Amino acid sequence: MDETRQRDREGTRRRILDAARRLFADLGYDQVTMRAIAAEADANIALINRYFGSKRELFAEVLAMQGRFPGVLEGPEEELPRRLAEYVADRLRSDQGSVVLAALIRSSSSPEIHEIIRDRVSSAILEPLSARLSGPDAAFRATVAAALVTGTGTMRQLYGPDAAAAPDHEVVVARLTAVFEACLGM
Amino acid sequence: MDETRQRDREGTRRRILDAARRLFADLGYDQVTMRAIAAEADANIALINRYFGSKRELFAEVLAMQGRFPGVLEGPEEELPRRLAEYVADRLRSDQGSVVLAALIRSSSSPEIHEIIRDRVSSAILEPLSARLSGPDAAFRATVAAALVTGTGTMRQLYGPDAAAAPDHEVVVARLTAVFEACLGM
DNA sequence: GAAGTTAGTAGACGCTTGTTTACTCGTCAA
DNA sequence: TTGACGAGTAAACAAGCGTCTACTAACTTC
Repeated sequence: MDETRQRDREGTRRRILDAARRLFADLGYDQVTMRAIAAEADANIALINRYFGSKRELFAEVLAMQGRFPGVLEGPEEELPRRLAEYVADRLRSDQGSVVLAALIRSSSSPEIHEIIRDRVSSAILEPLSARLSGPDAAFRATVAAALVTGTGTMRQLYGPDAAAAPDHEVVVARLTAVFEACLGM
Repeated sequence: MDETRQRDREGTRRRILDAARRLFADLGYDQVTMRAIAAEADANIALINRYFGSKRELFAEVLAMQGRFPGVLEGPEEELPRRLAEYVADRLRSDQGSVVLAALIRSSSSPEIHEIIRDRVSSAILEPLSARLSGPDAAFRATVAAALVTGTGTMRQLYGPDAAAAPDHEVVVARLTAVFEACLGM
């Protein structure tokens, strides 16, 4: 009756990492238990700490696994507001965006990972974004734009996909583009 | 050695409520323990549930205690962006703003109080704000503005009072005013 | 002054958490 | 075939959580 489990260190490690990425993004750091990760990965709970050391270190590795702010930051500066607006508008409907952002929004109140999240937000969002901006106060303008991104995520988390009940997708994008222009423009 | 504790039902109730308000605003719902509230209020832990029923109901009463979005929403519509900008700019430096907002930002990932927070954000922020807006899509525009407010709170929580390292207070207010105008304007 | 009400207290309850230990057993080199 | 290595497992660990019960003692009422 009991299945013969295959021995696959790298495979198991990857299953745990994937399960943790999904759960952390969906629920936030301290709503996710080690047992939930183990169940989602179909692995024994003791293997998590064997391969990653601790829950905290697993979370750090999940964040480190993710790339930079996906694609949005490439391209000329004058198109940045539009791309950010489309990114946010898409995120408002389907919740399948950056894990860094999702984890940030849902985990920023857990003090034990505060430093991990802060460093990751800096290196993945704020620094590349402000590096793309010309003019004075680039860091501040990038922070305001980042606040808008995280804030829409929070509202989306509170109210679900229909958070901002706007009739038309294009209206949403146009409005958000104007807002990001006000954030980022000189 | 043991002090004779005076019997003061209403006073004790108020001490617990005040302590809970401070701690929830500072740390968020599930970082605050019943024992921490009892210690901060200098009261016995069993009295919390005697007077409020449960931690969840205490949190709800803390939110209900708070008034509406403080003062910002009064006055003519065309001055709204400026007042919101000044409110946010002040909040970015000293963290003594609305408890509703602070608790929201730090507690929105706790599913057991999700509904409480959502209802409170609707009645205290979104509804009065969108009621002040003329033109189409008032609810959506109010949501975007609310996202900016909560997002700056999140960034502030991550990076502390020096989150947005802007040289001048007036620069910050001017920038935020423009952003809120883009959010709220027709 | 006696009796009753009730604010306040101490401590335990059951449960969940992250973490660790002791063990089983599949795999592969000698 | 035998031995060692190590992936995988089950169970327990201590600590912390929200909640609840049994009790003490201060106040009110008659």
